[in-house]
Amino acid sequence: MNDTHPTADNATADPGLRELRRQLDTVSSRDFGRLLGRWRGLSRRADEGKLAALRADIERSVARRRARAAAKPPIRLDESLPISARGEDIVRLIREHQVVVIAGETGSGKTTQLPKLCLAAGRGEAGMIGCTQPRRLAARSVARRVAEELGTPLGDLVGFQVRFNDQVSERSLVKFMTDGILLAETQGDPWLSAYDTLIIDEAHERSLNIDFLLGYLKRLALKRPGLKIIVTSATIDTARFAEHFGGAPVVEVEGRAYPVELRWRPVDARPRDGMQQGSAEHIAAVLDEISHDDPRGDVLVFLPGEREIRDAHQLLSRRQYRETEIMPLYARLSAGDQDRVFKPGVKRRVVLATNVAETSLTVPRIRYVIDTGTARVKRYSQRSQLERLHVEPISQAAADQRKGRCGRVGPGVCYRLYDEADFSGRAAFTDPELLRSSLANVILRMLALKLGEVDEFPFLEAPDPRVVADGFRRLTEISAIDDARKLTPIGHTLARLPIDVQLARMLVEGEKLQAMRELLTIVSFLSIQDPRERPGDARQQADAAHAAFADPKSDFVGVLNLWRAYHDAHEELTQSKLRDWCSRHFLSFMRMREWRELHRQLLLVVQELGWKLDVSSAAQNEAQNARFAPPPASRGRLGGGEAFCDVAQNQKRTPPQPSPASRGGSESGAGQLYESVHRALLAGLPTQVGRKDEKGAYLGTRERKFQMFPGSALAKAPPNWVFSAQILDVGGRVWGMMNARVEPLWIEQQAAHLLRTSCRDAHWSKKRGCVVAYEQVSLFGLVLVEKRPVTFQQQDPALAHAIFLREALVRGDIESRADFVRANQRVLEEALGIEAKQRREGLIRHEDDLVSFFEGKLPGEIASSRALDAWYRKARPAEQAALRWSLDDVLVGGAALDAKAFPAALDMDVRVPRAQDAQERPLDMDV
DNA sequence: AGGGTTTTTT
Repeated sequence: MNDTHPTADNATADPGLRELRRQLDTVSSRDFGRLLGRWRGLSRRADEGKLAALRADIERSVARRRARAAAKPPIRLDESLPISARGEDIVRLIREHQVVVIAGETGSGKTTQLPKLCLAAGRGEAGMIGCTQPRRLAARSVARRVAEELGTPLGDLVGFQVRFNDQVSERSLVKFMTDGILLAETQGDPWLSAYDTLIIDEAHERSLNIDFLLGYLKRLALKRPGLKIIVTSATIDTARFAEHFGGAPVVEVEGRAYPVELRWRPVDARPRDGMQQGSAEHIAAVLDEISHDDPRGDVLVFLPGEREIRDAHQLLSRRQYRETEIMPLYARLSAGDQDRVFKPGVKRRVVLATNVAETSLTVPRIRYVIDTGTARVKRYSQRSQLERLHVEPISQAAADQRKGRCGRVGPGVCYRLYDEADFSGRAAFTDPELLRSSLANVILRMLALKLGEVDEFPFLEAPDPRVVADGFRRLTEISAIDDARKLTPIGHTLARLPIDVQLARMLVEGEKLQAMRELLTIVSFLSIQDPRERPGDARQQADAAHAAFADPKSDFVGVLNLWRAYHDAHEELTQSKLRDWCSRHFLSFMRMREWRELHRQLLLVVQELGWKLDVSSAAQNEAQNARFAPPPASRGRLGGGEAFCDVAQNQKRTPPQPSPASRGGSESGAGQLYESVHRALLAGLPTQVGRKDEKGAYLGTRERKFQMFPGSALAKAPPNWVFSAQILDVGGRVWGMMNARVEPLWIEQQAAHLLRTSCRDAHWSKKRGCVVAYEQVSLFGLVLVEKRPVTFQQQDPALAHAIFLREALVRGDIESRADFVRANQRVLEEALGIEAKQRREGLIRHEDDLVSFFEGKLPGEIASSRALDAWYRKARPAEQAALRWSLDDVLVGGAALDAKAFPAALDMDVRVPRAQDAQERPLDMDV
């Protein structure tokens, strides 16, 4: 059975063609689409030669599929696992339905046995059985186990693929992978044609990847009737998955867990003054109770984070429980310390853990769970456009998952440090990640895959339209999409880079600014988990070790320093020496390797894109040797004075680009490189900037306030202007985590498309010979430039001309070669003399009248001395003469000879726009 | 003056 496209059954009269169409249903899924296309073409227009070729290709594909079927090993289920009892039902349901939901707790055996049941149901022949896992470690270890059970070497009939590691062969019937890999494959093969069956495991975790995949698969299922989909989940919320796929059957398989007794232990049940619910004291009190009943059973305590773990660790250690080890467990813990948890000794153990122990890691031998009922949860706040990391009460589902962690070796007891009413008031399920995240990445991927309107995509739960709009806005901010919300060339490039869009955007800019090498290093660092370790008993040593690489101006330069040192160590040292090197510098060996591998992966993509690392190999050598110089204190316009020459360029709203000076070599080369690197960073996160206020806090865009994170190398001497790669609200305090000193000019240049500019105080400048104004430039409320002189001509030519007439020509405040200007002033002086002699005020005409004298006598675009001179030189004598004042022109009637000639005109209020108007009315120019 | 949950990607 294979995919049959709805429009494919236009029956042809030709029996040969019809027979060939039937055969198409028995080809390999990978070839089906292409072969069907060729068949369609031939059924429209016959061609004997092509028909023969198609027949041959179809036969080859059918043969490949037969070979796969023949290679199937005998299938034996592990009868000790609960799922095996339901094997026949499951096989039948897979045969009869396109989508099946399997609900089973840990220990049910679903992950390892389901692929085998699929094989038994005839799957894996047309294409592979693809099994996804949320974590790389799980994908690999489950693959190993299933390969073993099927008696095949790993990578042969059973393979796996995770990032950096691909062990799948042509012969593979079953492929384990992370859900991220499957999602990534949609880009190269939208039909996912390598598979005839997909198993999405642990769907209840509802990660971004899983939610996106489930939406994608819902649509794909309609287009590929031959594709089978199995969704597995813990026994929670299975109805939602079944409903999502139009009423798929649900099979419930019991787990193999032991019963767990629940005991509620809120603070008020054990009155003690000042004891906070879930605090270290509270935990200690419950641990006392456990120890009293059973001093031997291992205990797993769930806490929200490292700090709480540290506090509890201190308090519990002081209490000196008999024959007991207290040990922390969290993701940032060094590999060695984590390993200790998995090798229990003779002593009783109390493991203080974060959420890692909820899903990612399984702590062995646990008999008791103490659940504080809280966790730190990351949420993207669309309103403040900020990531928040706050302690929140966990959902009922998460609490039950924690409870289950003590029922694996025998009956367990779970102590909840809250009461039942609290529990029943909680959310049933943890919010899916999709509803807690910025959607820029999801939307970019949807655009790249041409999935149509975001609000029509069949998500299990649709995201808030405001968050969708925010995602689009973020993509606009980095120029990934245009006004029509279509991908720009930049956007297409971002979609090809397997990292966060904003980080990918930095790479794109790094290429443009010729700082690819540095950006690859920084961006890959920002994509991995921080490799720096800070063990509780050696925090100062660790800080000192890390400080060796730090740069006082930029944490990113610090990253480059670290990379260089690590790179050298990697070249010179053996594997085990490198391990030593890492631990000496308090660096996680694994994560450093991850960094290197991601760097290499990005390097390959970048080479595919045809990007060059450097301008030339010469520049490359110099750049490598160049030390990073601090940004120059003042450059160009920032220095004032000669700055003015840049102004004209600024009018076009394209701030000056950096000089094309080579990046390497000289001192200025290093400064140039610093600038290029940080401007590239700004391009990815153009709004993550701030200016220091009097109190040392930073004022950022959108009225956002943040503080320099104390762990940043810049914390000792915070610069005036800062770029921060991550601004995080941690329990109400907002920190800029990784920072660098930048120039406001760089921000202006990289955020040119987001700026708001207003012009004020337009006036004539004799010195510069043109009309100027003061420009204020701001980025979402953050003023980047307070008061910068700019030529006013382009802003408002008519107003500039009017100001020119009044302030330059009428007042004579201009240096010009045009002789009429000085002549006019002499006339004016003469008139003033007459006024003085007659001792009468108001003999001289109102300035407005003098201005209107000039109106229409010279071209309206003239607003500078240069323009005036150029025109005047070529003007006809009559035109020149018309600009000269006589006493009549300057004096009120009666004072001059022919009073009758213009009586009334004198009193008329001829108004022209006046300079003050410009002062009163700033010109808003949205860009 | 002062410190962070977890996972994943062509």
